[in-house]
Amino acid sequence: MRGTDAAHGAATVGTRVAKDDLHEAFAQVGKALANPHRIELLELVAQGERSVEALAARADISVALASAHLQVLRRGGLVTSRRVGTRVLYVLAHDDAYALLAALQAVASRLGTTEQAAARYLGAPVEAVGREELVARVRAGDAVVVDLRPAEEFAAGHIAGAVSIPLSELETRLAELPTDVEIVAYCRGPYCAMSPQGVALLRRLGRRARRLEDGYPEWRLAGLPVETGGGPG
Amino acid sequence: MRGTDAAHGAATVGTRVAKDDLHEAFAQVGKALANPHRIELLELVAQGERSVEALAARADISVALASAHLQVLRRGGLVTSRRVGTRVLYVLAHDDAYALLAALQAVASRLGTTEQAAARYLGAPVEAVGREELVARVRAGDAVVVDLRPAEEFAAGHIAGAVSIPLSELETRLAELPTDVEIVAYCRGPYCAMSPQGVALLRRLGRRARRLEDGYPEWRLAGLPVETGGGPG
DNA sequence: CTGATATTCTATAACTCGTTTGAATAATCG
DNA sequence: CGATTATTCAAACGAGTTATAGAATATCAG
Repeated sequence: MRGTDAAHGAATVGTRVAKDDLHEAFAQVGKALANPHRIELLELVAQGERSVEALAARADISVALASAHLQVLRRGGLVTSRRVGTRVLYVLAHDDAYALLAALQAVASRLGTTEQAAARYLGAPVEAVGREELVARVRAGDAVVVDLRPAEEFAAGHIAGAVSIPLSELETRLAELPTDVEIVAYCRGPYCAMSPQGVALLRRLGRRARRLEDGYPEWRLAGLPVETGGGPG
Repeated sequence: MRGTDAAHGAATVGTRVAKDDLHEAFAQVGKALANPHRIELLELVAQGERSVEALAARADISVALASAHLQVLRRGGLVTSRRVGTRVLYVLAHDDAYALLAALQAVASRLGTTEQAAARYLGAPVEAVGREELVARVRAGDAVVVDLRPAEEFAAGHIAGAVSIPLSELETRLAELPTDVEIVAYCRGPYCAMSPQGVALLRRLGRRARRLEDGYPEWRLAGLPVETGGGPG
């Protein structure tokens, strides 16, 4: 039984019908999410506006390939770009795009394959601090917030009051952190390995440390105070 | 600059690193959303549990093709299946899967191509009734709710108190609807054409009619009262 | 205008996806 | 058990995607 759905209006045989165009349009956005490099690039642009070259370096792919993938994301309405002098900067197009990524990760997290990959990448689960709790504890002078992301991402925007110590410098710059309060570390999001790794390192070095649930994009989307500053690299 | 992100642990040259596996896992779910038939099938299983044959007929594709696409959706964790006698029934795996579809549609709706396709498929925008408003008006005896979806979808689950009149039978069964209260029509969701078409038809026939915002899945997810009954076809 | 830098485009090759067809498998009914 | 029905699998083809290298374009500094 094919091509007989009278209620939807006639003309089905071989014809491209409006309903198909609509599903095609939705699938077009789905296609933007159908490649691992694009997922990674999407997470990176969610940290702030960055050039193609900077994104390619972070995702460890060639500039040409990053450019191609970013254009697919742009066609899917997930990112926008603007030219500034000689470089083209990409950002997340709007908050719905991050909500979509989060929904994707929520569904994926139920799959065994994701769970295994996450466990292997993130290491043993570390106890997390909630956002509201963190606000209260910082206000009480009871905790200090550390941003473990690369310096350019901190510069593009970070949790108000946080101090920037990229994960790679954490051990050498340990002295900058107070010893009398708990350290709360955050990074890019729930599937970023920096904060679990940073917390593990801090504990090995004898400090009290926990990670923030989620990361910077979620904090910003929750409407909590952020500081945003210097231009992108 | 490639393969030099020291903070993420070494061993990058040619090796498949854990981070890639994680992004690959997310992209796997994205791939499930990257085909128009799969989007349509996802919307259909969101109406209730249905057999492969029934879904293939609704989506106007062959049974073999529907089976293949449903298995991609299952691998992506979006639907589940169970065998009942000679047939295999598919349903939405969990509410997060519908939330993902909704997030996808929200992003897509910002694209010009989607907007055009939606306008062409749904026709001129029709004023909608909110869910809470509808609950109040039905309680006050001020409105009657009509489910325009095919009878099997109504049977699988519907808004409590709604009457089933499939769009194709609306004109001939007009007498079943009261003339003294407003008619509120609903169907599968915000991108389903049945309720706008049904409302337009009712108005042409001299009735007071509006459509419900969204459709049955959204109503159910909002925790509002539903009735669920007979087995799937 | 020229040269340098950043990004995009083009061509190409390997690979994956979508679809159709017909065969294989599973469960039911006589 | 054999026939029937529903679903899945397998092969095969065309179409689309990914990745690479190198050419083309755009902007800026001189």
